[in-house]
Amino acid sequence: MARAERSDLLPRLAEVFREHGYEGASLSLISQATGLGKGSLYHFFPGGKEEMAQAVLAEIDGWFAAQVFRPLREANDADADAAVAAMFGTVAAYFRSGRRVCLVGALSLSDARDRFGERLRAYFAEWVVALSQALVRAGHPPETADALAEEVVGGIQGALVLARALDRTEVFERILAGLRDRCAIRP
Amino acid sequence: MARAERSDLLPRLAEVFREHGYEGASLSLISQATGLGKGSLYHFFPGGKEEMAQAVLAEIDGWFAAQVFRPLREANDADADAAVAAMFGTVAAYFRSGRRVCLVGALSLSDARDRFGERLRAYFAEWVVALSQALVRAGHPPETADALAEEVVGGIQGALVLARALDRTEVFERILAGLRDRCAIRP
DNA sequence: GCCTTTCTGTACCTATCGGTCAACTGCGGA
DNA sequence: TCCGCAGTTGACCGATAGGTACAGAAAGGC
Repeated sequence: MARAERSDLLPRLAEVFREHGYEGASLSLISQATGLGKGSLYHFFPGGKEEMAQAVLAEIDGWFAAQVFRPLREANDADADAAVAAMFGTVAAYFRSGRRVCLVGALSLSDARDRFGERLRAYFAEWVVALSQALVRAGHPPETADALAEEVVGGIQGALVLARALDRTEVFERILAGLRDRCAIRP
Repeated sequence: MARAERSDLLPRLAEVFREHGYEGASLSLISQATGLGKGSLYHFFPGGKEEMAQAVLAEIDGWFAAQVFRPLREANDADADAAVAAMFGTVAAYFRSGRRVCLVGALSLSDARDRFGERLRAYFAEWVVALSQALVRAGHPPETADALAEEVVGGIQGALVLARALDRTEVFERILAGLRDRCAIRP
């Protein structure tokens, strides 16, 4: 690989962590996936594996903030329901219809949770808040919006678990469709 | 520890795998948690870590078969809705209101999924089928029961992810309460 | 052309990994 | 009493883990 940029590395790093988890992502796997020797990796990430994972989580967070959370927050009353509906499309594409693991969710279940606790917490918390506010703007009763938002965000994570365990992507699609329906305002 | 029995070991083994994942559950951790040296462990599980994990998964499967799947299957039309409601209580107790990870779900997200694929698949498939049938017997339309069952089983897994990431057990309780409501037959 | 900074590959470090093994302990039956 | 064997221990194995050191290659300013 020609001179690498730290930002070019992050997607490949992310994929290694997604596929092997934090413990399982050995430096030799990372080295192989990025085409960089340890020397280069430690040049970009002096803090080693932990700093790599932190950088990956930060990038994921940034992506979701821009592509998912912000559209939800910025939607006005007129198009909030459209923004919520769009979220399901964005998320389904991001997770490749359930073939791709959510790194944040996977880390939350692993013992790396303690290491990255605040990051994981913030990601889900921000998602739930942004969705809940959009739901209210779309016409949902404020007193049930929080619970519905939690149910949806959790439901997406569960759909990933189930679709991956059953090895059936249509399960992911079907659950997301159900969640989308429950977010729609019935006349 | 006095002479150990293989069956006494399984709960301790399960807890180690739950807390550290398959990769993270090193033999030294397992040795510490069980109070047994490596020799003893290999006496009971000649296949090593993989056989330990398989045995743990088999026991979990057996527990769910007896405590969750069978009650759902054996309920007749009159008490199917009660059996479904009871399932939520059993599950909430088992997962300690979200404080305890679902090993099957966690492994499904990790790269150990390939190693235990069939076991993980079978666990969730059996759960979904048993719940779906009970829902039909409770009065749900057969054409939507499968989807609802998938949504519930996935929702439980997602509730575990979310509650653990947010470190708030009430999120788990609230999501389960919501799922229970959606399983209830409305008059 | 140089010289400095940035990047890269690799040899090497210690610790730990999963797993093996021979020796030992203690009990139950002949 | 002594044998056989299930159960146990901890030293040991090669492999690999994460991380460090350092020498050299490529780029950029001058």
